[in-house]
This record gives sequence, structure tokens and C-alpha cells, in this order.
Amino acid sequence: MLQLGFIRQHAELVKERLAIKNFPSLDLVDKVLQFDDQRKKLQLESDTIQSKINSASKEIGQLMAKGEKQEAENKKQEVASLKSALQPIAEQLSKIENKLNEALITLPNVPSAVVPAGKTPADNLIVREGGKKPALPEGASPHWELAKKFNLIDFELGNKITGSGFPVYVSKGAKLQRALIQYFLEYNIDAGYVEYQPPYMVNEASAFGTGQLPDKEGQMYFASLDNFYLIPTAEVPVTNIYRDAILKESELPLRMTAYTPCFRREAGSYGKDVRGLNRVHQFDKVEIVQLVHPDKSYDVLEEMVNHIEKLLGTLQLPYRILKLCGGDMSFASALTYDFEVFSAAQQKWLEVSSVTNFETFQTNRMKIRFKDGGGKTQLAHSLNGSSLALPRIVACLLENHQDGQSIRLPEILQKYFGATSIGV
RNA sequence: GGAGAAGUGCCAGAGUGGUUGAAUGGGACUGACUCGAAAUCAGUUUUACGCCUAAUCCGUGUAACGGGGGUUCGAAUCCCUCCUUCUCCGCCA
Repeated sequence: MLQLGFIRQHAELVKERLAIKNFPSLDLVDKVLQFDDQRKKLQLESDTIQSKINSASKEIGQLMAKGEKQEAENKKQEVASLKSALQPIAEQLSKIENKLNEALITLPNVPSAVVPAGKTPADNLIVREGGKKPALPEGASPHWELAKKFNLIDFELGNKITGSGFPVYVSKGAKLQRALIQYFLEYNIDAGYVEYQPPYMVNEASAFGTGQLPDKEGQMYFASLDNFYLIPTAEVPVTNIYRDAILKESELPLRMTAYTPCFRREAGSYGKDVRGLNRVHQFDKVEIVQLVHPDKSYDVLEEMVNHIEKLLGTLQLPYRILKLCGGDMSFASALTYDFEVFSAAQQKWLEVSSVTNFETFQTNRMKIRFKDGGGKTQLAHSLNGSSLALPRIVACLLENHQDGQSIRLPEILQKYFGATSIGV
């Protein structure tokens, strides 16, 4: 969530920027400030009375010790009237605090100054493209047909075991998954990221911390008996590792990577967008997360973009990098780059990674701070990115590298997979 | 799942109703000593939100001893509840 102090100092800027995100309730910004004013006033009243109560109570203790019972009783009366004066104020205060908090968590993050205006994915800016689109052989197939032909993925079986959107990877299909995960993790570790295996379910506080709650409640699977959410991304458990921490400045940047399955309800999706691996309810992903000094976060964002671009390059897939427009960014994001790879048989771009700077939006919720050189405590910036989400990478590997007889694997994958290609 | 014990500051560990935001030890930081270091001595060392203020300095108020609620003039200390950890039993990859 946004920092109150920032809203107070830059109310107009916040409104302008939120307009770029097409946030409809700009008046909420003014409301936040009003609520905060009321809160301060009430707190002052409440603290003043409480202070009197505290000192009176102390006196009662001293009077009792001296055996001055009557005096003590008089003081008690005094405290009783102070308390009845305090009660309505305390109630108002807690009411206004709730309203303030509710308004604050409803405000999305302000987009950074470079975020382009726009409403839909069509308004995203193409930053650059790389790789080249393959010339597919005669009779080239989409990945779901290839997956069947080479016995790599059984979609029907997943329907039986669980439901649609839960593919079963078989044999070389399963091995390809494992090879990709292994490669992505090693690649990240080589770049200085620390590997984690986090829980795949999180509690409410964690889901709130990264911004999934209350915004995306319906997108997560929920284990109601225990109040746990199945993670939609490793970002949630991994970023929460440092929730409530005050770090030393020298500990920054913290770089973390994790492989996890990801669970997404994807309510409302249907049709050809969800065909095959295009959109599934459970998928594998390797994630990178960083906690950094506020001055460095935009440099780090570029560094992460380059890191992922290089990774995509080694997979020999045609890709493009998009700078998301205000309307297509997520609630918590300040600036997001999306990576898409070209699915040659489907002739469409598929998103495989999203790299985001959240600035202090998440860390303010999670209270991830550090002590700066002057001994002052301030919020760190958080960033994350996929490196990479597997299903669409697999889809594109299959489609783009098919030659009629087999699927050629990019060189880098061969040692992890143990073969140069996937044949019948 | 059953029975019991416990959760205090960066760490260890006192404190069982009233000057305890918290003894003591360790760690860390600052200063002195030293050519420098170690040792020693002195000091500092939580966070959030208010008020005051040019100030994120200083001063000052409130809150926080696992989370939430309660009893009381007053709670780290008593009660309830949830969470977590430990021990024993059961079950189990």
C-alpha cells in the first residue's frame, strides 16, 4: 500500500498517476487524507486522556502503599469518569482507523513516470524484439497435437484425476519439465540468487503482504479448513520471507529464486485462449525476487529484464519485451515489463514472464525495512520476475522447434535433458 | 490425534499485579587508551503512531513482553481463546 506521508505530500501527483492506471475512485485519495486528519485529532484526545488515567493510576498505587484508602478511592472515581470520557473517543478512533486502513489498501500502487497511458494490452509498448520466427515445415502442428504425438502431456488424464487445466506430464514430457526447472534454477543461482523451496500454501498475512489479498481473492485456491491459500506464484512465500524484518543496509540487495508449482483459478477464462498449455490451473514456474535499496530499484529492474532476456535467448525462441500500459498493469505494480514468446503454430504471442518493480507498495504492507547510513529506518523496494513460467515455454519449444520427425532441443537444454531432441 | 510444558528486546535470560520499555550477561555501535589491533574503561543500542518543531535533530505523549479478547484504578505478570515451539504417547512418507 502507498505510504501515508507520500500521499500527504503528493496528493495531486498520486491522483494524476492513478488516473493513468484508470483507477476510477480518485476521490479516495482525498478521503484518505481526511480520515487521517480525523485520526490524528482523535488520537491526540485519546492519548491525552489516557495519559491522565495512567498518572492517576500510578498515584492510586502510591496512596495505597501509604495506606491512604480514602484518597485512593477518590482517585478511582476520578479515573472512572476519565474512562467514561475516553470510551466514545476510543470507539470513534478505532472506527476511523478502520476506514483509513480500508481506503489505503484499496488504493493501487502509483505507476512510475515512464508508464504509458492506455487501457488494454493493445496499448502496451513494444520495447524490443529478439530471436527470429521459424519457418515451420509443411503440416506443422500446435503444441497440444505435438504433445499427444510424442506422448509428452496427457490432458485427458488430468481431467479425470482433477479437472480441466491440470495437465499430466508423461515420460519425456515430465523429463523436459524437470530439465527446464533445473536449468532455470542453475542459471539464477549462477547470477547470485539464493535458492529457496518455500511452502506452496500461505496464510492470509502472506497473501496480503504481496498484494494478492484483498484484490485477487477469487484467483486463488483456498483451503478453507485451515485458512490457507495455494500460492499463485512463488513471489508470495518468497517475498514474505523477510516480512517484519529490519535489515542492515549492507544486506541489500537480497536476491532469491525458487521453483514452485503455481495454482490459479483463472475464473472466467474459456475458449481457444485456454487450449492446451496456453492457460492452466496448475503450472510450474521458477521465480526471482529481489529486495533492494530504493535508490537502486530501477537499475535492478533493468538488470532483471536483461537477465531474463538472456535466458530466453539461450532457448532460441522469438520473443518481445513489452512495457505495460497503465490499464494493463497489476494493482501492486509501479512498472512492469512483460516477456512474450511467439508460438509459431498458433501464430500468437504468449506471456512467459512479467518483471515488476513494486517500489514500497509490498514492503509497506510487509514492513520490510532497512537501516540506512544515517541510522534511519526506511522501506526497501521489492521486485520480482518469472524466470520462467514453464507451460508456454514448452508450448513454444514444441511448436517452434518441430521438424516433422522430432522436436530439436536448444543446445543449452540438451545436457539437462540428456538428449538432443525428442522423437517418437 | 491425546497428555503436559513453554512463548519476554539482535541473542541468551530475569521478572508472577503498581516508578519494568523491561534486571543481568553476550553481541553490535560510539568514544578513550594504542603506531594499529586485542584487552580494558566509559557510553549508546526496539518499533509504531501522535504532539511540539524549519527538521526524518531535541523534547514530550500513547501503544507494544507470540496474536486477539477479558478482569482491574493499574497486567509482561491473573482469566479466555487462537497460533507456534518443546517433551511423552499414538499415527505416518
